[in-house]
Amino acid sequence: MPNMKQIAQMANVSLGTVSHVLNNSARVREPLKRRVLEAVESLGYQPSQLARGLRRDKTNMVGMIIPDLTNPFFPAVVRGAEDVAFSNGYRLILCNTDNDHAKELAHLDQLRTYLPAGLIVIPSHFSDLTAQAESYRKAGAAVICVDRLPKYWKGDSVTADNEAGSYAAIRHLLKLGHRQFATITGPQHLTNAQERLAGFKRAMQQSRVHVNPEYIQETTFDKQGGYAKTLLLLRLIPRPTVIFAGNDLIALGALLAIRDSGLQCPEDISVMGFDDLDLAEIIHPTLSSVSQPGYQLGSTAARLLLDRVRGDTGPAKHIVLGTTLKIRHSIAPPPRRPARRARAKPRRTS
Amino acid sequence: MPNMKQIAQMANVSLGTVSHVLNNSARVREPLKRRVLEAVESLGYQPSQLARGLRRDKTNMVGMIIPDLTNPFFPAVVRGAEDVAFSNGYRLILCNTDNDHAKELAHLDQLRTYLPAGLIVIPSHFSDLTAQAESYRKAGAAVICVDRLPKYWKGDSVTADNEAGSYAAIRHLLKLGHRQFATITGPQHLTNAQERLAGFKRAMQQSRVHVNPEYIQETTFDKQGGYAKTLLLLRLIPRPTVIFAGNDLIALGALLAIRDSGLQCPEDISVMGFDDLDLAEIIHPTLSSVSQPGYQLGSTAARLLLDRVRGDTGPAKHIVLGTTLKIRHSIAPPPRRPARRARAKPRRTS
DNA sequence: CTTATCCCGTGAAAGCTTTCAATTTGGCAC
DNA sequence: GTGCCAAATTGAAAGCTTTCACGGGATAAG
Repeated sequence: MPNMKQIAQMANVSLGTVSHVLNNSARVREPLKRRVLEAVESLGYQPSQLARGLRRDKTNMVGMIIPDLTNPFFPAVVRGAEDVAFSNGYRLILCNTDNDHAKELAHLDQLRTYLPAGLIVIPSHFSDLTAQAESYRKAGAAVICVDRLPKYWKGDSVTADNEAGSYAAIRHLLKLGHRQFATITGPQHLTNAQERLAGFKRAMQQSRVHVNPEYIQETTFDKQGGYAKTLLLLRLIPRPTVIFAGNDLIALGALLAIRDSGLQCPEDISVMGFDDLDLAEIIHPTLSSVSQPGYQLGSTAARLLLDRVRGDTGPAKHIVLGTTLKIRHSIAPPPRRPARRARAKPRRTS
Repeated sequence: MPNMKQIAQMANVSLGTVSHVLNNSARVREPLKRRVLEAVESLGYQPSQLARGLRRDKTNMVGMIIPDLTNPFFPAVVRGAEDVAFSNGYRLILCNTDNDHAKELAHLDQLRTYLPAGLIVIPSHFSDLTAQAESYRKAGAAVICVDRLPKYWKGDSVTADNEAGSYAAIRHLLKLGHRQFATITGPQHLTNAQERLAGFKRAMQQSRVHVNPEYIQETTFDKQGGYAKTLLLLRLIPRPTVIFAGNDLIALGALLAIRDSGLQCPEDISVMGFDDLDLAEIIHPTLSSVSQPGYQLGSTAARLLLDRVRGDTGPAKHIVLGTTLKIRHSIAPPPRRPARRARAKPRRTS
């Protein structure tokens, strides 16, 4: 691979001049500039990102730390970030934490030695990035949190308006006539799960609908959790006429549990999800859900990061993106009369 | 951030010794070694990956080039690669090509300046990596192709046994009594789509079942393609009793088209997919599919790459991973009597 | 014509590590 | 005590770029 020295020789200029031409870091007279550019062209020269990074104390790499790529919500976020990064000459280093705080720390620790321009992080469970983020910031690297925030997080963030999304969803259900609400929330140490529950509660209070604590269940953000908690909720008397799930995976589990209990969705009970994953349109019945802009979450975070890299040193920004309510077949008005009973012994989901 | 010089001073040894201790590149007597390690510990020193890469002419980064992360098959592959890479101290740089050959070339071109240890590539449409791969190999970087291969690809590869997977699936359908077969293949310039069709044809020939050309349709690997081609196939006389889809997204489109045509799957017509995505268990009816080990595809590729990096210079390896047939509710024996007609005017899918 | 100014361009240092040749150390045999 | 060999350690160069201080030439002002 050709290097700057060869370009300099070929163009008959000094190393410094080549650098200046390439980076526009100083005025260079036209003829010299042309000679340099021609040499670059003819040798197919590309500057070594390593040497440049070493010298500048900063590369054009961005660390992207997420819980688990195979969780269907995250690929869109990563994709959004990658698109913006790439079109600005930056590259993404992808790291999965499996929601394991220790693994997250390991990534954070090791990524530093690559001198990334910044980090885009979807925090793990019980994440505490404050100290690490501070050290990155000192090194001139931006840290942006996405989707959910660590406790006490004061830095830049890009999230969806979870509270408002929930609120809108519940309002819609109220309008349909529902009064017996249940919700299965995600882990309450995650801010997005908290906010979704907060929106639910606000709508309830505003409408003066009382919800007993046992109608509010907490679980992990997955199908299994949704399935188990739904079985539990279906046994309550009076049975809820609608289940608001903390995300679509929980909703999926709820649908399976409802089916396995011999009940019908939406005739006997409605289900509302959150995220609007692809699966929402695929399952039967199609799932109503609060649509969250995954791709924009990622692309916005990348843009914010680039702003920081380019020198924006303003106070921490908290960008909140809107959600949309997608109404599909999993919701209907509540059943008129005391509905049929669930089968006593649900068979297990496959 | 501390550097080697500071370690050397603190431990009262030379730079070279520190390096030797850290890399085990020469015998160092115990007391010195201990002093170095202590200094490293107390200062929290981590070697600069940039400087190391610059000097060694090779980093521990691996470029991972895929068509599109939001296609549900790919995240598992990436995850497999990342896990193996990470646990060996390597990091993944993720690049999406959108199946655009030009974008692929751009990535290939630019990634080189990071001196990656190697590349794991799921080639784009009409990819031709030969020249680029050669140049990477010259620079000591391995290039592994995954899932599908560019034309004339002679280098390392990790693929699923698409041919055998198809063959097994068709054999199963034959045993159920099907004789009127149709298939909707992926783009025939992609080797995986070719192989799946080849397995289909081999099973047909072996059983002396003739398939008219109009029962073999080609389309893109997505829902829309599957939907459109299925509508077409459903109008043929005699109507096929089973559709073998080139992948699960095509199968999904097929199921929608069947439903929209007023037919029942599997009573009127069976559907078999390929990939065994999550959606196969979610949709109604649950989709029978040839299960392909996405995660293993990625992890195996990463392992092969690491072998190469560590000096394995043997001839090109072609690793082929087995598939499993997953039987679910979308297939049944063919209907006994001339089945009911499809509705003339299917309504559009949502 | 001289001096001050400004614009361009240059050369060298710095950034951090690895590696190779060279030097020092230690041990052993005589 | 001397000599020699192997082993351990060192110092410096190299890898490629950016950046900074400086010098040369031209232009404008006096």
